[in-house]
Amino acid sequence: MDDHPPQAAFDLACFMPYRLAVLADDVSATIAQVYVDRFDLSRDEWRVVAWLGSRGDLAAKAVAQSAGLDKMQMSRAVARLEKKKLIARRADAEDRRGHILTLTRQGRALYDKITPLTRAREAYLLAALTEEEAAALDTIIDKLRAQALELKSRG
Amino acid sequence: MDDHPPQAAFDLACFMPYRLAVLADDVSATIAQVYVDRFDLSRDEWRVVAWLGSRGDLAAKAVAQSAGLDKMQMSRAVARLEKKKLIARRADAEDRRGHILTLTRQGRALYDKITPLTRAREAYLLAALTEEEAAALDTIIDKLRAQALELKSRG
DNA sequence: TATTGTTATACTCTATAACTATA
DNA sequence: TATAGTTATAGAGTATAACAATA
Repeated sequence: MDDHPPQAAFDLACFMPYRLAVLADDVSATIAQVYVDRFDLSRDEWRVVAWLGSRGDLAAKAVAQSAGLDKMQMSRAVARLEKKKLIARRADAEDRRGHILTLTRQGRALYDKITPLTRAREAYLLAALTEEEAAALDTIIDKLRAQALELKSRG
Repeated sequence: MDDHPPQAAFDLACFMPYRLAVLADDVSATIAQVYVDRFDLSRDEWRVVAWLGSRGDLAAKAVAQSAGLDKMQMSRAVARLEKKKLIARRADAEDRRGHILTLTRQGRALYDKITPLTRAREAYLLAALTEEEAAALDTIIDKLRAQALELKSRG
């Protein structure tokens, strides 16, 4: 007979990494409703558009690093965005292996339509928190992320 | 000429949903290093083992709901875990459409090996925070998640 | 030799739906 | 009719590596 004792009382529902993953999924879904459902961009495509929109023309490699995309994800997002005529690329004069990416007029217009909507959603989400909690969240994210990167790199 | 003005100054690096997604990815990766790299379980498989380990024998449907898996993810995770002889299932006497899942001795042994390691990692991550911040994080997660679910359901 | 970027391939996930057996 | 679970299938995403062009 097995009476499966709850010996350690380990419970996913109270496990911070699990809670954080579930939260991030739900929060991301609210933002993805904007760029996926209304504007037909994938997450990777939206990240590329967002970085170009806020920072101006950038080398493909720089965008990939900022947006957390590997070179294949980047290559495919760029190909799709080019086909949709949302970005253009030109050779990088300083390193002819690379490309400089620019938003086209259409890409810029799309960025200008999307950002106010995502911002409004962020504001709505943050309205659930007190000012102190919102400020604490910023600090907490930075601290936890640094610790996670440190732990991850150690294996 | 385009001087791509940072008109709106929208910046992913300061966008809470993006910051949260990146954080959750990095935190999840530190936990996945344990169950994927060392014990060859997928995320879904690990969630099923974790719920059975902490709560004992459960109906497949109950596990799916708790673990946030849909019926197909659940069906596949169960099939893989059964093939690995980590869980067993028997007919549910009360509803013969369903199954009751149990950890095998091997499954229980695996659970007992994994949980202390994931707990230790969680503790290490939380050690980056003050006690107040750790407590605030719990509240913040609950509040933000409720708000996100509300927003998501409205579209 | 190393790096940027593309292509190929296989594998995994996801989403949808059809299907079964029970209820 | 509705539910638990399986199977089928197509599309998307992921990982690995081979490859071309440039450094």
